[in-house]
Amino acid sequence: MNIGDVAQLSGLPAKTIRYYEEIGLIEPLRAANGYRSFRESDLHKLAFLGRARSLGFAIEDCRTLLALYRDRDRSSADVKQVARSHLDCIDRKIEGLTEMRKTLAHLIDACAGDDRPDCPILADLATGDPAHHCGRQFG
Amino acid sequence: MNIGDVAQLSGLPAKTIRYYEEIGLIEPLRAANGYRSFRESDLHKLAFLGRARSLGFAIEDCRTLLALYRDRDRSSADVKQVARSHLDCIDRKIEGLTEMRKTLAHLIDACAGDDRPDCPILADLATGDPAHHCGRQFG
DNA sequence: AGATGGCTTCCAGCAAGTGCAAGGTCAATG
DNA sequence: CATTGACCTTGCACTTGCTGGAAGCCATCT
Repeated sequence: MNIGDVAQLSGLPAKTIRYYEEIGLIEPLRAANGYRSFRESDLHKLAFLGRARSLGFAIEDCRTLLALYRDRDRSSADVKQVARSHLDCIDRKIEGLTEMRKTLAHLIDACAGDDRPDCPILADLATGDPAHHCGRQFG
Repeated sequence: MNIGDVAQLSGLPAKTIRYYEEIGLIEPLRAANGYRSFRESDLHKLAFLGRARSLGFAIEDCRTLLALYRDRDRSSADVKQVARSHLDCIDRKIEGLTEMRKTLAHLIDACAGDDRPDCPILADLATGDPAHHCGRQFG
């Protein structure tokens, strides 16, 4: 299979596949003309990578997961550890974003959004008014 | 004020402040010895930037917001627009992360995490089993 | 033979900084 | 006066995970 074929089958852009080879995640063979020649196993790895990436695993995690996958003597605890630590990472991100979202939504709510210049959003950014840190908006 | 002072006062690393100058967000004066010389207004801008960044605004949004802040003829609608579009962006991120979190949590839950090699996490990554897309885990 | 289209390589760049190294300045001390 | 140490300067490389483009080879169709 050429790169275009595996790109289509795996759903990954050809560029990404070349990049994955460059960083050693896959090692496709080469045909006489210099083209990469992908085996079923390469395609399988790429699909694995695509799914791991879509779950947000970092490339280095993907490398670890691939290694665990190929290791018949792995313990599922090792896999679970990787996944759990990634889950923690996701939770921290969600928490941070939710905090931002809350503050921002308050500010947007308080902004008239008309043609006058007065704007609580800018006022907050300028003064660091911590009003959004407590519950009451009209105290 | 030297860069160390504004770094301390604004809470931003000196490196970041230099970077902000490099990309034209601030324009501190220079002392005879070549040191950056920050005015109150520079410090104010840096604090503004720090708060905008902490709300997750992209640098280019920060530039826009600073410009709006300095423009006494702005309309708050313009500010609100920037904020709302950023809020949308945050919401999309939260949604994506929450989706990931859900799938990952299911997989982690299903994984024994012992010293045996059998692992639903790897199985899912390998086969793309869409079991986590429906509600039942044991059907 | 020429025109696509696919493949190859390498180089550059994105966001938003961070880290390091080599060197200039300043204030205080021996 | 020399030196130490803290602070400042610049520039370059590196980060993550690709993505885009240029220049050129290869394969196929007409």
